[in-house]
Amino acid sequence: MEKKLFDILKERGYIKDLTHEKEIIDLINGEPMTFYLGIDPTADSLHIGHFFALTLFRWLQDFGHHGIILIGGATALIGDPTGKSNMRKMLSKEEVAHNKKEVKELVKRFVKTDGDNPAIIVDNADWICNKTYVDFMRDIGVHFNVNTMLAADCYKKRLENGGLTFLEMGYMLMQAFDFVHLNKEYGCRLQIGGSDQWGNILAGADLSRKIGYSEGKKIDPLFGLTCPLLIKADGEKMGKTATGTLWVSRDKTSAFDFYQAWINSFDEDVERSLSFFTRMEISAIKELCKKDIRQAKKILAFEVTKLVHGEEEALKAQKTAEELFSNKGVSDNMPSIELSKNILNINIVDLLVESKIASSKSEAKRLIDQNGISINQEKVKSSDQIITEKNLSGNSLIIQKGKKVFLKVIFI
RNA sequence: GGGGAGAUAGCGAAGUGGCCAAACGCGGCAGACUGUAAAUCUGUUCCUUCGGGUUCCAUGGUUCAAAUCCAUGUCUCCCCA
Repeated sequence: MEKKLFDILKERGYIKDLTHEKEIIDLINGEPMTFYLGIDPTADSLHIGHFFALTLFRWLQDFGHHGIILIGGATALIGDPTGKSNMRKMLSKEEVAHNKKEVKELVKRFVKTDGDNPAIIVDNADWICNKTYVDFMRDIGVHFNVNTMLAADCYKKRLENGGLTFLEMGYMLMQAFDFVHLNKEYGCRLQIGGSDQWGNILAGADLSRKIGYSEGKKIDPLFGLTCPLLIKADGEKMGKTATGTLWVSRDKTSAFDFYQAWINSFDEDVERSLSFFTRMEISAIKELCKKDIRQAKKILAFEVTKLVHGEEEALKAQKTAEELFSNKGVSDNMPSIELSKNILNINIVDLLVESKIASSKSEAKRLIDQNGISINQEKVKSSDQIITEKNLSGNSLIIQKGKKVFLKVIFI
């Protein structure tokens, strides 16, 4: 007999908290229902946390449930204070509009938006922005008790760190209203999200119940489900590469960097990552990790890169990585930069700065002093070295910084 | 509105006239060891034409000399209303 969806999700570690355990299990295992996931377009790309939530979305979708992706065009203008120690910078309307577009495109890559059972993409600006302040306060605000809100765990950090503006307090009301709205319009019963969204999700479920009560109607309760936050074995949030944030976007993080980030996972994290980001059987994952952790990392890196950047790019990244690390430190597809031929006869220190390997000359010298720089596999011994045509093979040379950063400099 | 405390490097935090480019911890980077992992140990962490230059919220001032003293401003926190 086939496994029930809920058991699969549970087994793979997707479930952190549930508002109503029994009902949700029945809902998820039962007939197709409608659920939603909210994403605030606060940046013009998705980070790994969004990506993770989207994989859960996809599971539900693949089992026949109808998904709604809510792009928080309105909520992004406010900013979610949850878990933040400081108020974040307010985004301009133009920024949000731009981000919305980008995020929408990305989302389409990971969830089905056409064919059978396509996901619907909506924007909460459509129903929040045209509501007047007084109406919003009278309809929604009346149901929120500030005392309760302040006691909530998700605001604690902010309160300890000096307080919360009225603007941000409104955030929770808006998200709660979203849930109620989607319930009314689409019959949406379940909201999914990261565990940091627990408070906001609960607020939505509560709001629905309170509105129903005040209108004297009996309303089916709304449910919430959260997945755990992606935390690495050292307790840090997942999502860093050698060069910055691990963005799930082709132009912001290259396929190679993306692949490398997964290869460099902690051993302890590989099993969980595989269960989240691939569809391998749990038993197979366990066995693989036990038997050959490095092979497991390779599979992980390849599969996830394939998902985000496509198979071709993933293959390239894998090949590049193997060539770079396993033997020669050279590869056709390695990260590269083009510089003018005219700068040849350049001092090594300047070259490092020009190629952005080092951010200042001081840093470049430091790296050389510490034996951290190689040119074409040879350690650079002196910061006086001059790079001339003789150092090139063809029209390029390869700089290595530390163990993991490779850059091919092409002179044109 | 009244009273109090404070603003120092990516972060936390010392320093209250010269010995301060600024202790210490975290984080980052590099080296050794490894498996492109972790742990551990070592070095390093403003810029530089290597002469020096520019820093301790901002602007002025005092002084031979200011992160440190004074004035004004900006911001933050705490207590009271």
